[in-house]
Amino acid sequence: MNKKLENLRHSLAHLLASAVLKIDPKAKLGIGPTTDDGFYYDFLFSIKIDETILSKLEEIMKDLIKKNLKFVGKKVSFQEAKKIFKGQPFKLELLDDLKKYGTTDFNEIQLIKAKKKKAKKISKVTIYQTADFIDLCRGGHIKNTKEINPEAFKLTRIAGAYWRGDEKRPMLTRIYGVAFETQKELDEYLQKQEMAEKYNHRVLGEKLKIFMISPLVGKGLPLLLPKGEIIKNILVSYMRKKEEKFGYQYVSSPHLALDKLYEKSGHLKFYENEMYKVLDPQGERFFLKPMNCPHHHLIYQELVKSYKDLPLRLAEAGQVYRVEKSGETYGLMRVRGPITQNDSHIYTSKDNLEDEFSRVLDLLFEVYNDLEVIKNYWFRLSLPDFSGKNKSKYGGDLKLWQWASRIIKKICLSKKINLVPGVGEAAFYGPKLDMQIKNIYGKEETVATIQIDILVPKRMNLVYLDNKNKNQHPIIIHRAILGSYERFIGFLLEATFGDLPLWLSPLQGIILPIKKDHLNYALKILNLLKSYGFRFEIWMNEESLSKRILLAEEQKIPLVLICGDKEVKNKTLSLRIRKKGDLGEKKLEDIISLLNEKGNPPS
RNA sequence: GCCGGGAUAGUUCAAUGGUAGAACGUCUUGCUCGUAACAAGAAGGUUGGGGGUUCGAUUCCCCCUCCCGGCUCCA
Repeated sequence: MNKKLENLRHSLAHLLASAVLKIDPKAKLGIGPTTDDGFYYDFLFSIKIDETILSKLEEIMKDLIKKNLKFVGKKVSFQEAKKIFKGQPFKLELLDDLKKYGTTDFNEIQLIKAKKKKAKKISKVTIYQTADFIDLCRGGHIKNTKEINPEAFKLTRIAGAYWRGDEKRPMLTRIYGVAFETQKELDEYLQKQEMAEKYNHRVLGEKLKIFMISPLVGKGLPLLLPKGEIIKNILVSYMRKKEEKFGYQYVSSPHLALDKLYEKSGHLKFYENEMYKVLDPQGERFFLKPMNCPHHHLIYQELVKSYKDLPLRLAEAGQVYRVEKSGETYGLMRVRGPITQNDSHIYTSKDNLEDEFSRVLDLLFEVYNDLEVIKNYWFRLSLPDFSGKNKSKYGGDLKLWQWASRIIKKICLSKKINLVPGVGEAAFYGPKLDMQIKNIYGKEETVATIQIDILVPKRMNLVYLDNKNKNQHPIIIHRAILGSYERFIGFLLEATFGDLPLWLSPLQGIILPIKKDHLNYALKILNLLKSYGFRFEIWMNEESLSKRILLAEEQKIPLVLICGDKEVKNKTLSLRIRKKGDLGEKKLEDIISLLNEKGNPPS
């Protein structure tokens, strides 16, 4: 975001707060930062509000803008500031933090508390005034409201948000707005949102009969319909073939395991409340497996004795279950289970880690190259935050962490991969490289992950004998190239607006006999195509040809093969390709060669 | 879980303090069709569930369930 736009959005946040105080003078103000597409401001209202307040606030903000108000910054002492913000408890809390720590940033404050960082001494704070409204603010504003185009912003929604993101603190009401420099940009943004409403994977999933969710099964527990299962199956076997080519061995592990396993692996300590318990009538306590790692580690112990057995690359389309709060499930993206992971654990010596990590990236690029439709991804280097509120999460010694992070950085440098750092995003056992994309709403999601584990081998006592007959712990790479298959279907649907590539289409095409007389010919074609393994159906119902074509369009079916008198006589088919339209009569061989080229999974 | 908004036919949506209507879909019948909607007819609703106010509630109020947008979390 450029500075000008940032200043514009930040200034709008001030105007929003100012407008809120005009409607509810007793409202308490939280903070009002900018976002990727606009801004928000958190309030504790003294009156009951609903969505109708948005248009009222917009009107007031527009009036303020038209008054050509100046944004005036000023430095004041803490004493003065406290007087100004009397009656605004959240602002006073921020002032206290500024005085004590020189910052309001939660993570930084934790650092200072842990004495990892020195507090900045500041004697004065900046405040910004616009007409009669004053806000505590480090700055970054336009000079005058006349720089704002009143038609290029919009208040979009009301939501709850905890003060400072802490669920133990009061919940404030957050008002979101979007803002741009021009009205055209705003219109484009709103249009994009409309598209997202229409083409998000839940809507497409229902329309194209990919999956369903039943309240009787439960929230976050989607059922794949026949078409969804076909897509999943294609992806699973495609990945298996690729992975076997890269030297992986597939295994299979049960959905339950005894509590002892997770005690030993260390997961129980951190994630007990995020695992489903299963109680055996005989008194044993199981958990539905929330990850495949410990199971694979046991297989390692069975198979590996010496350095000569390394690397061991175990893979599994393992199905896991994770506790999600009821309000947090989302279509196929965020589920309780089954999450069918494209999971693998690579056990390697320290010396070979770089090599193995690099091979995982080769596989990743090969796969996403084949997939074509998932573009615009970037990589995040997820590092620990040894000073933040979760610092106790990260185990092992610092030097190993640094060593592992260095290896990721080095490989990425050699492969010309740009890294965006993500401090505090690491796993408890090591740093990771995450591949990120934006979903259709523009929200960031992790689609693939490659993680280095420097901790669990020691904890689970995984060993091998090196060439000096000495016991060593291996390093583990945990990796998921497609993440979870179910979620990946969601990403695919959104990335393609439902028009999946031919090889991933559950129904690749339909055959339309014009009259009943042509059904026999259609059946012959169908059997032929099926013998090649392609997925076709005959649609011979009472509907007119145009109607059947319309239905095929609605279902986003890639190929339509039409046969009437002409085609039967010439032993041809009329081909219609989605988005290309009628291509006229084609020889059967041409259609089969088209399918051979694009209708099979890339190998 | 928390904050806000919702729930009307299978679907998308309309209407109303006096007991509900359209389109598409479904079914039946007729039509044998050449590249994005063949015609006619019929069925289909305890207006999410429960309670309250009222002569009367689908409409107003309360509780519950579920859905949506956020917050939080995501090994």
